[in-house]
Amino acid sequence: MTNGRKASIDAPENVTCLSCPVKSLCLTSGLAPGEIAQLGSIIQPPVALESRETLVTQGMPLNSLYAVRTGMLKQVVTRESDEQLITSLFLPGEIAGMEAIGTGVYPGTLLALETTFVCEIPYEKLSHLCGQSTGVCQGIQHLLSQKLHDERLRLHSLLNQTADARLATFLVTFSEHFQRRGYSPYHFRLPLSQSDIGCYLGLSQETVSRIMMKYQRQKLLLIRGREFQILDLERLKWLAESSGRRKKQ
Amino acid sequence: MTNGRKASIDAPENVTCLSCPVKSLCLTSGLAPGEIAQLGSIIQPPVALESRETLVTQGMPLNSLYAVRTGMLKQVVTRESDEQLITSLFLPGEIAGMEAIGTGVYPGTLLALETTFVCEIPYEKLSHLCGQSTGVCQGIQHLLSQKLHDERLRLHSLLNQTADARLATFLVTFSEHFQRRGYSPYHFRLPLSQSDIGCYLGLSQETVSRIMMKYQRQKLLLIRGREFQILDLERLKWLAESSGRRKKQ
DNA sequence: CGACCCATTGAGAGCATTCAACGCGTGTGG
DNA sequence: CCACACGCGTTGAATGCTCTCAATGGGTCG
Repeated sequence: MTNGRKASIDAPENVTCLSCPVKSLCLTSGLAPGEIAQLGSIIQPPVALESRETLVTQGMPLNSLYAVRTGMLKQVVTRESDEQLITSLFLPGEIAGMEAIGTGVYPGTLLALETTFVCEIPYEKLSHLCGQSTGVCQGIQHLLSQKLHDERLRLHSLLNQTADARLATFLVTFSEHFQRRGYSPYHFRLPLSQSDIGCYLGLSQETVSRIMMKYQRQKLLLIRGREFQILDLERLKWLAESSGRRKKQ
Repeated sequence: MTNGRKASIDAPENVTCLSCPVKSLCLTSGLAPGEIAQLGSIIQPPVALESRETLVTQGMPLNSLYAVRTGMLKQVVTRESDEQLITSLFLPGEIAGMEAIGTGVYPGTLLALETTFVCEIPYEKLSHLCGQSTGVCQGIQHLLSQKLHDERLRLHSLLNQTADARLATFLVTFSEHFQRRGYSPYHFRLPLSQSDIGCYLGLSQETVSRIMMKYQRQKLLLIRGREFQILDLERLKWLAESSGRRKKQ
């Protein structure tokens, strides 16, 4: 399961957590310098994944977590009944593989949606570090707890929103994520097919297409291939909020 | 925030984690006896909540987690827009309040659906214990990770299932939960109104009613008030699996 | 007895799905 | 070089599921 690739980017010794552009979103957030150094000593330097390359395979025993540095990962869970679920997407600064901690087995396959650099975090060592550094221990718990609650909210927004609102929410969320990472909130790349988006949002691919078209006709968006340009973020946010389906006034 | 009630059930000294009927599902699962004793020293004896009594209020700072001993809790998240979401239900052996770890604030209100006994776990002390016992630390991480993945799967099953399948899944899940807790999987009490169930499953109350009626007509179920009797669990499981809405063969 | 919550049931409307056809670009093999 | 398959996206038509609105009745609590 350990991918044997060692394609570290140039100047590996410069590439520490301290110089990482997305460190504020990662585990290191809020740690004392000493603790960051400890973490840095177990986190591997970034490794490149090509587009479509798989990082871990569903069912394999937990070996490492992976911090995304650039690019994007998706987690695909295949069910008995052959259905494919895209249960989550990982952007720079996020840590993939944490769903495996509970059972010790990766519950889904992680694969790169575009060229992606990830930092491997051997779980064994991280777990050991937990016993020494309360900061690290709490950092992991905070991340997990936060994700859990986010997921609960996401569930309900998806359940109660129309397809229009789901797409709008999806786009706004990405816009905000990119903004938080220092990129433009108005222009970004989503290396996902319409099928992927549909799968992630619980919609059919055709519906995704229709709504994307509609939004483009309404001058809210401009899509060329996988490049998304948001022309009217305010209105998109408004759509995300207000075109829900909620009853009871 | 700490509810001043001290209505411990009789013989408090007998009421330790060791004698707890649902300990195998709780944090204590898989810990060494010494670690259980440590945990036991910080976990408060069970306290009774009346039906509809609130345990913690949304927005208050995290103070304690709560292990459910008997009864049931629901977590209600109220959004800006006044909508009420039931984001989760807690059965005996489950630990409520963990969503608050990430932000330090309870993201929702916890309240009892029926008479419920909970064991308070002061988070401050638990967090301190984490630094001393790797078992406790890992136990929390495992629980959180497990819940996170469960929630991701739940999201997708809700998104891709018809209302019929959602209800069937809901009932089967509860049946299994009760079975795992030593109760009958065929006959149990769900202290939820149809509105609550609808809210939890993303359905309208009327739809819940119609499907419940249909299932009773088909002799799958028998409902009297809040008492549920499952007459054909196999077929219910089959419905949960197969009446999805999935495309692509 | 009236207020209120909860559940049942009917009718109509709307949204999203499925099925289907088509176009476009890419890569592959004849 | 061309034919073809294939993935991806667009678009139309029809079906059907679930929602909303509305009316009704039973139960409980004051």
